Amino acid sequence: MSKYIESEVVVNVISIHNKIQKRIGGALSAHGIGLTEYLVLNQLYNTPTQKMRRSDLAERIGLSPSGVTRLINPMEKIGLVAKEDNPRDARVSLVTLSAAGKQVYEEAQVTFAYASVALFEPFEINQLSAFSELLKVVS
Amino acid sequence: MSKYIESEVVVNVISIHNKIQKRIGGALSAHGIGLTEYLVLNQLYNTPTQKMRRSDLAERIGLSPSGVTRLINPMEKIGLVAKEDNPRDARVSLVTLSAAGKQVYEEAQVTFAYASVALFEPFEINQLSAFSELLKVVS
DNA sequence: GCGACATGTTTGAGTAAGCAAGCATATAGA
DNA sequence: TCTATATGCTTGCTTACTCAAACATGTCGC
Repeated sequence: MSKYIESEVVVNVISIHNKIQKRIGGALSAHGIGLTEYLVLNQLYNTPTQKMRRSDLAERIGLSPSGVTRLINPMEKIGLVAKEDNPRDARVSLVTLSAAGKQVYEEAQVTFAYASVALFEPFEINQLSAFSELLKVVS
Repeated sequence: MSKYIESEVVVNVISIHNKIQKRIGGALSAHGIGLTEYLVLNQLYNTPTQKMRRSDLAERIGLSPSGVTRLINPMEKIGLVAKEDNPRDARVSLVTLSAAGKQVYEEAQVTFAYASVALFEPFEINQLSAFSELLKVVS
C-alpha cells in the first residue's frame, strides 16, 4: 500500500480514532457528556488540586484556548465545573471540578473503561502496555 | 492514572490523533488539500479501478455520506476527482480519480510520509510494524 | 511609575462535519 | 403491474471546533 510503515501507522491511527469517537463518544452520551468533555473531567480529576488554568487545559486536551472557552461554558452552567479567579493574576481563570462533576466523572469512567476494553478486546495486556508506552512517547 | 490499560491507550490514541491532525494536516496544506481529502485520494489511488461509490468511500474513510458529498463537491470543482454514473444503477454516483488528482496525490504522498516519519521518529521499524498490525486488527 | 511588549481569555466569523428529512431509483411481493 | 420497502445521495439545520482580533492584565527596562 504505502512505501513507509509510518504512513500506514498514521492512516491506521486515524481510522481507530474514528471508531473511538463513535463508540466511546456514543457510550458517554448516556452520562450527558461528550468525549471532549470527558477529557476535561479526566484532566481535572487527575490533577492534585483538581483545578487548572484554561490554557493549560487547552494544551492538555489538544484544543485551542477558544475551544476551551466554548466547551467549558455549558459545563459550568450545568454545574460540572466552576470558575475561580487566581488572586495572584487576574488574567487567568481557573477551572475547578465540582462535586457533581466528580461524580459524573467517576460514573463515566466506568463506561469509558468498558467501551475501551471492548474496542481492544482482541489484545493481550502486554501488547497493550507496549503500545501505550509507544504512544506516550510520541505524545 | 487509570485502572484499565485500555482506557489509557484510548486517551493516548486521541492525543496522538491531535498531533496528526495538526502536523500532517498542516504539511498537506502545501498541496492545497486537508487530511480528509488526502484520505479520499489515498482510497481512490489504491483501488484497482480508481473509482468508488460515495457510500463505500464514506465507509472507508469513516465519514457520513453527507460528509462525503460536502467534501467531494469542492474536490470535483478543482478537478481532483470526477463524478461518473453507474449505468446499472442510477442511484449511485461513482467518484473517480482524475489525472490531476493522481498527480496531487503522488506529490502529497511524499509529504505525508515525511511528516509521518517525523512523528514516529523515535521508533524502530519492528516496533512500528507490530503497532501497525495491532491497529489494523482493531480497525 | 510609564511605555512597550507579553500573556490569558473571550468574541466574531468561518469551516468541517453530523443527523434527520427529502428525493430518486431499485427490488420484491401480491 | 402496482404498491411497499429498501438503498443511495443530497439538503437544511445544528454542533464543535479553528483562527484572528480584541481586550484585560501583568512585567520589564528605563
